[in-house]
Amino acid sequence: MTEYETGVHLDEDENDDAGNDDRVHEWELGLPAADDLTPLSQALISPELASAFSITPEPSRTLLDVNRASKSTLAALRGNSALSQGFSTNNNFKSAESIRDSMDAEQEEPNRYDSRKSQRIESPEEADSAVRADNSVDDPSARTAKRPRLVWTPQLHKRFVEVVAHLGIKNAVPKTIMQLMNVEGLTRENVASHLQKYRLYLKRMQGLPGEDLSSSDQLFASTPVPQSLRENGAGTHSGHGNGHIPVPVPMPYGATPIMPMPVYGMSHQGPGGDGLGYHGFESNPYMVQQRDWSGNRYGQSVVSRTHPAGPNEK
DNA sequence: GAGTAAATAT
DNA sequence: AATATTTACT
Repeated sequence: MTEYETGVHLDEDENDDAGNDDRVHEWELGLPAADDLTPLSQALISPELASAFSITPEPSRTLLDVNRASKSTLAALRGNSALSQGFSTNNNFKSAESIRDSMDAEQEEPNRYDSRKSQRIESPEEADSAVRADNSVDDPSARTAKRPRLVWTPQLHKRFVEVVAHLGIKNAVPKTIMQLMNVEGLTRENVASHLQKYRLYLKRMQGLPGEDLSSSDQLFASTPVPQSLRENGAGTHSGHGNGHIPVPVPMPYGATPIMPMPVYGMSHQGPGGDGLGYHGFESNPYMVQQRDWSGNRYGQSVVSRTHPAGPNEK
């Protein structure tokens, strides 16, 4: 019958659909002029601002990067599972699902930590985009579908530790932790499992503090155990001294703006590859480069699935 | 349902 | 072997 819209036209090599040309053209008219766009070379925020908020600057992208990116995106959209994570460090391409904020991939040396004493008060920095193992494209309908394996990156773990430290070992229970971490896609089970391991680590650590860090958990070693966690037994975490931990605390009023960080990235695809690429992108091309600095509160992650029913939030 | 420990799974 | 998920139990 009639052709229906898929929402996205991948490209028009052979345009036998003459009727679509008009529409494409019409669509193009809606695009911003080149002059209206922020040049790639121009940073979105000033260096002062960046340093003030401990924002690690994005690596500068060249036009080449962009082309590569769009190429990969197109490939992904048409179901070519050819691409996967085997690339270099920076190609995190979000679909409409998590396009609002992009985190930077990091590839740093183990010793990147400041040698300064005192506690490092880090602002809400970017966390990571952990990569799961399967399903390059997840359809929103299948919420019950098994989630790919979560990988706890150092950043994610750090967030975890911060939250646990803030709560105190007493109140640090999976559900609360999950909520405070405010990580999109993170489930209570994920947290529970990790918490279990972490407790084991803590316990084992109190007995033999100075054990060789080689064989033991690299992950846990990456983030120092806050002192507030070392206390045994009960004990409300009495005052943090002056240590202000920049962790989203359930306080009603303004606090450190921390935004939810998505956990899932892209990945390879299973054998039964269905080339189901939906894109669902909106008309406003400007928003893609707009970071969500808005007052996102901690209550819920901004899951932008088709239906606002996130995995968490109860 | 939630928290935890133990058993599986990858 | 390590680490994440699932199951079992409270």
